[in-house]
Amino acid sequence: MIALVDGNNFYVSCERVFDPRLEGRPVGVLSNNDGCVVARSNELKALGVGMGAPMHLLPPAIRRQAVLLSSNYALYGDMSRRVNQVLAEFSPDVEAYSIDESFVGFAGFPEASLEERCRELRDTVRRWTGIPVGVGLAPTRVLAKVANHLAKREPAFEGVCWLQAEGEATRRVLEAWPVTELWGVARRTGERLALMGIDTAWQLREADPKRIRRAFSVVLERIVWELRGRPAIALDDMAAPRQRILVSRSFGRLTGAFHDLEAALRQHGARSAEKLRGQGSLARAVMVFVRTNPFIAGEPQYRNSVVVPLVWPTDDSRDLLEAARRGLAAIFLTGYRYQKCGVMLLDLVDADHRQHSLLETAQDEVERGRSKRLMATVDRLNREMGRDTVRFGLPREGNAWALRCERRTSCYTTRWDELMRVKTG
DNA sequence: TCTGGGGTCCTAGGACCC
DNA sequence: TCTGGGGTCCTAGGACCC
Repeated sequence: MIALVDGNNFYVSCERVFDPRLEGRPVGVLSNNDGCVVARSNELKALGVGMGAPMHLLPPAIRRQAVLLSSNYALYGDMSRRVNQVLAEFSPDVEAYSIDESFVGFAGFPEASLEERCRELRDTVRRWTGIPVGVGLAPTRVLAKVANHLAKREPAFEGVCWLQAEGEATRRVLEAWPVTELWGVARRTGERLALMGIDTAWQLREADPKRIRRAFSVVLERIVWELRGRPAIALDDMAAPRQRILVSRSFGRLTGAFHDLEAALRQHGARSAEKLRGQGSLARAVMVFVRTNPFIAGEPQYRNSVVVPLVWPTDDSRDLLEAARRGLAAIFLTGYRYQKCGVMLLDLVDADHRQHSLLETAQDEVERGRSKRLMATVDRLNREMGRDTVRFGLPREGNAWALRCERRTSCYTTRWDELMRVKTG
């Protein structure tokens, strides 16, 4: 059996832990740049605000009534870590799937007491972290997802729902479950399934797996098996190093200036290099992309990207930034107002298994040792003294690309200075 | 004025090899 | 004159997730 533990309206719940005045009120958390609503309290959902609703399209009445906060990822990340620490008390097998969801494996635990154990887990998370969670228990991940939704939606379950693979109850649930609400089935696949007369989870479960595989893919076939109670989806090891590293941001306001994009890419490049070193990898190529805002009708549109190969695999910020700058120079055009740019590190290899080149000299070896020490120092300073203590190139005043986040709450759990600000302010 | 950011896996098709 | 059959590797793009 496997449980899916999922924080209710996670970002909102994190905010409420530190500001109880938000309890019972419509609360929303916004994406970067305060662009759209990415988390909603039940009260805000009840007002009809959808997931991803653009902030500037919200009716004025709702804006007056609701508390809308900028996102505070330092806080959510730390709360997420705490929740997972509690889960680890209940099973050695905890897989953090996303910032607000974890799978907890209960293989080998006696089934008779599992539901009780899950209730205790839920209460403990609430007591120790302040975060309310829902728990869905089932033989497979796809069914655990369904059970988790039920646990949250139906008050009768009191936050914990156990869904068996067989039985009349399961059949009734799946017959009423639109196929597009399953984990792994979205609109496109849903449209094609509808053409085959498959609209509900139950119909998909009863479909011939081989036929599904032929018509779609092995991915959908696995979902059929999972619906039948046979585990077919393994989770990627979350500890495994990433295969690509992407850092990108929308600008605070549009800009057509090369130096704005250059400065933004320097920041994104430095951040991506930090992530690269954090997982012990080297990159063999850097991809740079730029684009205008596709939502503005009548505005000339442009988007482009370029891959810049690196001569040797590297994790030195200076090499990566130089490659990013060359990439930008190759695709930048004047006459457009840009809205976003980003850097992706590609073709990553393990730093410990670096292939040595025949062309390398002793001097290269010395240079690499120097680079390694410098980067380690940069990372340590930024980690211990705060992000951007050391950076590459000077920031400009009033830069166009700086994020807007005017409604951010304090980093209560990770910064003493901001905790004090609450008490005195 | 204003619409997020960061990932994964799979498949098809081309290039190349014997 | 005859013009196979199988394999690998790589890349771009689609679909999906939170």
